[in-house]
Amino acid sequence: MRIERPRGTRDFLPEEMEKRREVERRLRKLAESFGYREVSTPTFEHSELFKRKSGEGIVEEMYVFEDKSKRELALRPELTAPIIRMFVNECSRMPRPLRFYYFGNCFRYERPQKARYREFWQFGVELIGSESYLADLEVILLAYKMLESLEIDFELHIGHVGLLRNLLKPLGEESSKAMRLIDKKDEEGLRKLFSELGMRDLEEKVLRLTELVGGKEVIEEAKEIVDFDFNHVEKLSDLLESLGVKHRINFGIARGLDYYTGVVFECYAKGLGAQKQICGGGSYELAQIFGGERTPATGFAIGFDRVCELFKGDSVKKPVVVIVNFPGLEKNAFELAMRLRESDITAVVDVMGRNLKKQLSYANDINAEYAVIIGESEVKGGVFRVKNLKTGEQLDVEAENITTFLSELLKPKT
RNA sequence: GCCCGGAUGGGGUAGCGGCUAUCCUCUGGGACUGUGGAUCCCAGGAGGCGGGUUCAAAUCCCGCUCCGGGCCCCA
Repeated sequence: MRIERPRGTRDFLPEEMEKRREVERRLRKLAESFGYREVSTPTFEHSELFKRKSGEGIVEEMYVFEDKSKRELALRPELTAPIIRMFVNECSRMPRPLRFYYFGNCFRYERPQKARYREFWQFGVELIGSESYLADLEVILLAYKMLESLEIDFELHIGHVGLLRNLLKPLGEESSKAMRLIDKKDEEGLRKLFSELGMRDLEEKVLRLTELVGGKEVIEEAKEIVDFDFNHVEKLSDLLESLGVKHRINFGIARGLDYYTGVVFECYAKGLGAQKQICGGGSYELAQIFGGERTPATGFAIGFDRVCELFKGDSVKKPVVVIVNFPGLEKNAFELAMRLRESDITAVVDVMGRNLKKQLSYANDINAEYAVIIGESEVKGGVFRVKNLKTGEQLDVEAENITTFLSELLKPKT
């Protein structure tokens, strides 16, 4: 019996890997242009770290295991908690604000389906230390620019969990249950909950509020429903608009995790079926949960795999030069290859002991641009024969000029 | 955890109780001892696993595993 790949995991072949690297490159470039610096945390943590902050939802689907010393560990289901843990443990004295970005794999034991896997990648940022609307602005702007740079067709929705929390205050203990129902858009469940609690008047308000989706006028409507300071959201929305960031106000966004405190946002894309959410984030307070000082932060995570599926651009493939390798002249072939590689040319030498015909055939199969033939006559004459595999043309080039010659030919056309 | 649909060489398939399991592609070699993509020849390679029914199972039945899609949840 062959050993299969575990369920919900994937192998990435070169073609796909090149595309993923291209997406990664673009995201990194943008994060760094905003002054964010990469951080990395362990693949597994004490399961306590995730249990403490995120309620049953995520905990049920965690990969938890015991190590040989009976420590209870978990493969990370997300990256925000580890990063805030790292911040509390070793960065709390660094100058504020801190700008971190990360790219890493996460694990959740869920039923796999389109654009959902048990091992998946998140690319995200955390801006730690500011609770200004400007922090929300920066982070949302960055998320927007990232998705834009991948030429993805998406919609940005911005909400605020504060006003829902305010409204739900009378529910006391039950309010987080209500938040979850709102997040699920479970109207029936909500009605049931409210009638059980005998709060029909509140029910109407909540339902009206969560249905508010649209432009700025939505804020005015919300003001009539709930007593709340909308200044933060208004300033944020205005500034985003003036910077050309198209968005909709959506007070129905509740987000599954209950550590969010203020502005929350999500991005939805077309073409992924049920998994249309490609980015989610907002402002939160986690530091004190992990034993640090109360510190506001805001961040988001992009569903890297989902975004890769939507990315239609091409990765830039490096051209390949094949060095034809003859028996007895292996030294010459490998020497030439080394010279080309030093000049940043990808050079491939036959290692199958094949004849010339087969080597050219292979060169064709791997889509090489050029073949360099150095046989006995070439070595004697100090001239290498360069064959263009696309056109079939051949040229004899002086051995010492070969690197510059090929570099010139392979220069990317701009 | 629930619902639907699947699983035949590396990839794509045909057969749907009975010959040595079909065809395409692929991989390696050769025709062709130094010039690729074409052609021809040779070689390689398969019914997910376990059980049942039957004289006989890839084919029918059951269970499991895995894959795809949906619910839930999320990225």
